[in-house]
Amino acid sequence: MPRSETGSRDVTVGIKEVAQQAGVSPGTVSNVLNRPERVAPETRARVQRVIKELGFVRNGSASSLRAGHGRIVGLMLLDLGNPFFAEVARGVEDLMSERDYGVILCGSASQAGREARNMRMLAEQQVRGVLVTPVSDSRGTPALLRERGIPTVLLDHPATRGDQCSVTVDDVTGGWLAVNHLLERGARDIVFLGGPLTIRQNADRRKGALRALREAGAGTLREVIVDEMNSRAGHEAAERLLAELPDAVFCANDLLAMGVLRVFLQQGVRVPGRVLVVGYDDIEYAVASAVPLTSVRQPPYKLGRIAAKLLLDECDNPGEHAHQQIMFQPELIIRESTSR
Amino acid sequence: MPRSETGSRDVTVGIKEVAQQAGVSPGTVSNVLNRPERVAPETRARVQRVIKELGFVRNGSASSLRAGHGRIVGLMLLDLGNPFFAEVARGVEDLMSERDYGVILCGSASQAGREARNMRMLAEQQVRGVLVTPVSDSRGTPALLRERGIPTVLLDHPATRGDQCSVTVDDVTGGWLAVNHLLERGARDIVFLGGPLTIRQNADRRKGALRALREAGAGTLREVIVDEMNSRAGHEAAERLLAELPDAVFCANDLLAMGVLRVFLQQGVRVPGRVLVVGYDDIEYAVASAVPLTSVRQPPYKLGRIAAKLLLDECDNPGEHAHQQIMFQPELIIRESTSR
DNA sequence: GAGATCTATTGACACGTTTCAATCGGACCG
DNA sequence: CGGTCCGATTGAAACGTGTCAATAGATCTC
Repeated sequence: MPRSETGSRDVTVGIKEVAQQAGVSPGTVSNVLNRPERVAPETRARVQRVIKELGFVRNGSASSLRAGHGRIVGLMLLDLGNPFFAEVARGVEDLMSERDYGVILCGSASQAGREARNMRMLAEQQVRGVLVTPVSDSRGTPALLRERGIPTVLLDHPATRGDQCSVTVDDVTGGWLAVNHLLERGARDIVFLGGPLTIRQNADRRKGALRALREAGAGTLREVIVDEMNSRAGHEAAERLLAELPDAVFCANDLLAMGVLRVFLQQGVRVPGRVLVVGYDDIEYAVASAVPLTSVRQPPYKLGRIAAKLLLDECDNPGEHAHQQIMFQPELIIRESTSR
Repeated sequence: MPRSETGSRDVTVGIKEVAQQAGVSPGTVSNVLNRPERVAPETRARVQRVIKELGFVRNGSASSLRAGHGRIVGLMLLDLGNPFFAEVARGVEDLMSERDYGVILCGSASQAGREARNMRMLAEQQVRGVLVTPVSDSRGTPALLRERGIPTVLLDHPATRGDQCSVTVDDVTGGWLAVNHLLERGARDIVFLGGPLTIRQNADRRKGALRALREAGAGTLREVIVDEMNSRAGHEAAERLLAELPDAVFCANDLLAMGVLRVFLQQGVRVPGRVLVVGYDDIEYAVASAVPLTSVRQPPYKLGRIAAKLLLDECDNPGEHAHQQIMFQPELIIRESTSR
């Protein structure tokens, strides 16, 4: 076993050892770590050198116990398996990493129970703030944290009142874009395939779809609601659709669409020849799928990154921080699955 | 604003308030939380009722300061954007959530610098243990944590010495399966497209490929090494390949393969007619791609879940825990991209 | 040159929990 | 009935850091 160059560095080296070695008081070491500008340059340099020599690592538990919060934020998403949310997570993680924050990642799997459990866990961890895509409503579990004074930013969910930040994409418009496009392509019997309408994203996309139909004064919307929003669910739903094929299917996300696509192609249902298919999210794989998928594009990485920025702004300037509700506009990416 | 049923519950309710309200000492409350079996059933029930009434949430910072560690583990992966690792993360997260642990997720983006920074952050957070897919070598940064007595399990990377657990998939065999299959299909001029060989997964898959060639006594391996392992990199590599098309391309992951596939199809290079393509990981989208992709399947969710289990076992029974090196065997999934 | 002002540093206390030796009360044994 | 043992509970110390009022030293002002 290699011996450390500093001799027998034992179990823990704390702020006190550093202070002693550098010939200053513990308070000064703490200042070097937290408010370096208040320490004379030479002292600062000396302390930092000792820190490096001794391999000192600050005890985050003690720090956040005393300070009331640490350099950790919580990130709670609906579904870690969905590339859309994976990209959101990447955006958050990148920014937090730059600012030297850690991220506790939780998946709620769209279940209120898991959401509540994880929120409680985050509260226990004294996280500095939380980014959350709520399962149903921002007045539910997320409110629990806000009561405790933990800043919260809603991700992909609008803030109903102006007392918190949110970053969203306009899902009503997204639904409208998709169905309007299908109508233009001549589809009339349209299926909306989505998850539970208690999840806002689904409800809004459906609302946009209905609006498009109303404005056009044509077409009908059949609704197929599934429990989960992965390709397996799309698979199963598509099998039920085979009995009575629609002109088009508008899927509330790309995973569903890819499941649908697969069944249709296997069963010899031509896409786009017989049925048009539109997805949502425009995940990286939509373009590469068997029939390149028309999809409503959202900017997930940017979503995560901006939400993270808002959260840290609220944490760092609690006084002057002005809550913002940011809404991006989605974009329809037209590919082969809806070509004439 | 709704008033709490317990009156004006202020900022923080600590273990002391609970103790007072329940007519016991703080020590007993702590025992209810940590060793309930040592507390008389009636006392326990009373304390738990008060905890619920007061909405008490344990302060994890104080807890882990005193106890030396908290209920958090670190998870460090190469690339959060890769569905393979996303599935690994899901496996870890699910198990940890069941055992009431939190997970701090970090991505190293295959950069040693980011790995080191994040490892330091995890050490600061006093994590209970760490699951890590090291960028290059387990003797690098991960060793830093082990010196501090933090249990570490290697994910998708074998433990060289028997002093820690690891969970891996046999990548040499995986490479062999892929290339052997290509040889059987008649390919001779084969390209290996992968990331830096300093990353073990790439090195092993290449080694397996070479072994297959040697055993067959036929065929040659051209190597194309790219910096990142996403579909963009595959895209760029494929464009360079157009100048001198091989018989087959063995890609070190599916993202690369999908990038390659896209360029080939756009440029009119028939797959599998002119070039065979094999991927690696068998991500969910491989089956749905334009030409369904032959790929080497790994069990990512199981990988994550088992690694998590091993880590907690080491944490909970530090004495009797026996380090294990678990290796799964990969499986070749044959699809259209290599059909005759 | 004496007081005022300012900067750099100090030192002790507090954060909320866990832990452990000490204590208490009751049951059991001879 | 006295002594012993055992389980349940207690109370205070300690974990390592951040904070802040106090201090020391240096510079400036009149």
